[in-house]
Formats: sequence, structure tokens, C-alpha cells
Amino acid sequence: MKIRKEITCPLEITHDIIKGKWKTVILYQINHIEKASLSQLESSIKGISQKMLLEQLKELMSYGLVGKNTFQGYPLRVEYYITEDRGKKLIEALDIMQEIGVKYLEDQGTTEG
Amino acid sequence: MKIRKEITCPLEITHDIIKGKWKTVILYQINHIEKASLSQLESSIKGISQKMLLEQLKELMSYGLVGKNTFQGYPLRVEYYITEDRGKKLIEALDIMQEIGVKYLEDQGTTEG
DNA sequence: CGGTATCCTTCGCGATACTG
DNA sequence: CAGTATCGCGAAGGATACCG
Repeated sequence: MKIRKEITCPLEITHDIIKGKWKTVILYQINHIEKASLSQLESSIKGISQKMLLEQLKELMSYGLVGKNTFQGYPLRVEYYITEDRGKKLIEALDIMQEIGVKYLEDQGTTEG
Repeated sequence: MKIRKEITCPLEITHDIIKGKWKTVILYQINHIEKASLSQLESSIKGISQKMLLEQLKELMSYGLVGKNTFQGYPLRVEYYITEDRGKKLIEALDIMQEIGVKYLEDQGTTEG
């Protein structure tokens, strides 16, 4: 995911970070599950492959939005979480987007049905 | 811009609508300029072509996020605006994204310089 | 259970030219 | 000033197979 060099407003940086198909859902799900394992995320996000999930998680971590704890032993265990400083702020925006989505579905329902 | 059929959460609908490279900046700029003409938008958004701008505006209007007033006569004049019902709500999310972007730039500045 | 590597396809976006 | 049409490219993302 590329972040453009020339920007009109800082908003675009944030947008470039989360514009990928899965980024927002992943963040949203991690926040809900709280300490999310890879398999938990994989099964909770419809249609995502393990490869995409890991790829996107890596990017989100590189931007400091998601953190990870690894527990050695058997079976292997990891916990993904939303970072307090950067991640939680973005969740606020995602929550609004969630609201809008819910509203959108309601409107669809009343006009279609 | 395609909206996926199978979703995990309504958030994805909103995301699918604004995921395009220019959607968020366009919305943000329209909101700031208030009654924005095409040329105003074109000159205020760095790097965008008229074709992309019109294409994206059309999509944003189809989702009810942006409205347009056309004034016949010479020269031709149009005003694009953020819709009260749907658009303004999204601006709330974009404002948060703007804040995050600003913070991001600040952090970059302190670690790099 | 978690993670990596490779190959292939699709479609978002840019460049360009034209119309009312 | 505002808007439409066509074409080509590249990166995002999907399928699949393999490793600790």
C-alpha cells in the first residue's frame, strides 16, 4: 500500500493507510475481540484468506495501529491488539463509519422492501 | 467502485464507498469550500485531473453524500455541497482522520528531524 | 496454530482527445 | 466552465503450495 507524497491535506495519509480492502474490518474486529488470535480473526472476517490477513496485519503493525504479543510453546499463540496511542483514535472514525453503514442498510431496507 | 456483497460488518459498506484514492479529499474540500465549483475543487486538490474529479463526484452523488446545484447561463456554474443527512455524518469521520494525519506528520517530524 | 513465497488476474487510475 | 469517451498500465488482491 503506497502513501502518496504530494498531499492536499493530512487526511490523505490516514486514508492511504486504511484504504486496503481489509484494513478497516481487521481493525474493527481486533478491537471487538480485544485479544485476537489469528484464527479468531480469520474466522470472524468473511471471505478473507490467511495470506491477506497476515499481510494486512503486518502493514497495520508497521503503522503502529496494531500490536502483537507472541507466546512460545505448543500450540503457538499470538494476540493482536489495537494500540492505545494511534489505534484507538482510528477506531473512533471506524465507529462512525459503522454507524453510517448501519443507517445505509436500514435505508436500503425501507426503499427496497 | 464495487461494493462487496458479503460483509462482516456494515462498516465495510462505508469503506467501499470512500476507498477510492480521491473520495475522502474531495468530500473534505467540498465541506471546507462549502459551495464548491468544479474548478475550485480541481485547483484545491493536488494532482487530480478533471476527469477523475467528475467521475468521483458522480459516485459520491449516487451515494447521497454530495449534492449539486446547476445554474444555467454564461458562464456555466455549478455548486457541489455535502448533504446534510448522509454527507455531514461522514465528515465527522474524516475530521478524525484529518487529526490522525496531522499527528502522524508531527511524529514524523520529531523522529526524522 | 502461525507464517512465508510465488504466480496470475482484475480494476482503479492516469493520459489524452473531444463535446455543450 | 462543465462534462464525456477510450485505452493502457500497474498495483492490490486472490489462489495455491510450502515451512517452523
